[in-house]
Amino acid sequence: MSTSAEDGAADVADAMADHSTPTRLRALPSRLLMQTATHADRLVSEGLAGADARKWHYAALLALQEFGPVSQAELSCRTGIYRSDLVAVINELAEREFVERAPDPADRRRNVVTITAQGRRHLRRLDKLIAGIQDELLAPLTMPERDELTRLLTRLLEHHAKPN
Amino acid sequence: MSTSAEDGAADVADAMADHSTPTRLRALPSRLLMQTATHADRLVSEGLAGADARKWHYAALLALQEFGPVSQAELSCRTGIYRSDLVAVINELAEREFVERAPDPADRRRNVVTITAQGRRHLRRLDKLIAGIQDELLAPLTMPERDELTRLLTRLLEHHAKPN
DNA sequence: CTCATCTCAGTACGACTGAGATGG
DNA sequence: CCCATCTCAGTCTTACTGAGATGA
Repeated sequence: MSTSAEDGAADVADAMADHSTPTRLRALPSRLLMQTATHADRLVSEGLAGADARKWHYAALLALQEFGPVSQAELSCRTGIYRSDLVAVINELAEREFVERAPDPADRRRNVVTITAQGRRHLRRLDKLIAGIQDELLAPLTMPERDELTRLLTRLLEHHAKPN
Repeated sequence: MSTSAEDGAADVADAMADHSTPTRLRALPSRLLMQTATHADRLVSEGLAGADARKWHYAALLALQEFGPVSQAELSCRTGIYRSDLVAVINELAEREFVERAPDPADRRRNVVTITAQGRRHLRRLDKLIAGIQDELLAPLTMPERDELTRLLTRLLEHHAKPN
């Protein structure tokens, strides 16, 4: 609002051809989070699209690899993929033979989903891809800064996950 | 994956009855970003809903206050509200008499949008509300940590905004 | 060129169905 | 054996979002 403050702002504007978003808006943590998250998500989606995959594929395969065969309901819990949407994800993965879906003999309501050898190979590809994307995303940060960011975000998440 | 690191992880898992999301998934920056952002956005939306407002209202009013009367196209740039959506936002704000929309006498294709005195009052209310919400969002972080988070996110954003 | 509307794809989420399980 | 109730997988619907196409 005041004169000398605006001189500084003008320098910045000149320097980076700033499209002059209101200052208070730009510094708003919730907005910063949403914008960077949107960007990150785009990077991930586009990167995975190149490998004919989607981020849910990665999440599901990772969970299957880590926990072994599980029912769809459990997969849903572990990955955070909504129950309804998980169906399509498993379909897509099964189509490509990255997982197998078989009725559980012990409880015939259940489908047991198992990762295949091909699925493991695919997961390894995706792992590398994802790592590269994270690296691109975090490019402007030093390693300790990346860790710090991860730590802070984790803290936020844990804080807001519990009170439910 | 190594032993001593997992001891720490197990403590956490015990402590919070963790629903065991795959480790690699949970530590993924892009995922952390998306999850915290989603949460933050929910907090903001719900908070503003209580004041019969939406986040775009806040962004628009803030920009109008900071830059004075502007055309809708310019507002769209400054706030990041998509052109198509801005129409509805201005409608809603005009309805409540927080802004006025008048044809620009100098260029009659243009609408000049101006914030009203009521709009300014409303903005002050929203400012307080938003500040409270940011505080709730960042509750688990100390002040320096909040600044650090803001700084890191801003760096990420600036890095990815320019190369386009 | 600006504003406004319509449309469309993608996502998240909830409601509901039908098969199967479980316990009295 | 019957019945009420629960769970699981799957389909479909609704709401919201970001974005393009088009019209005034």
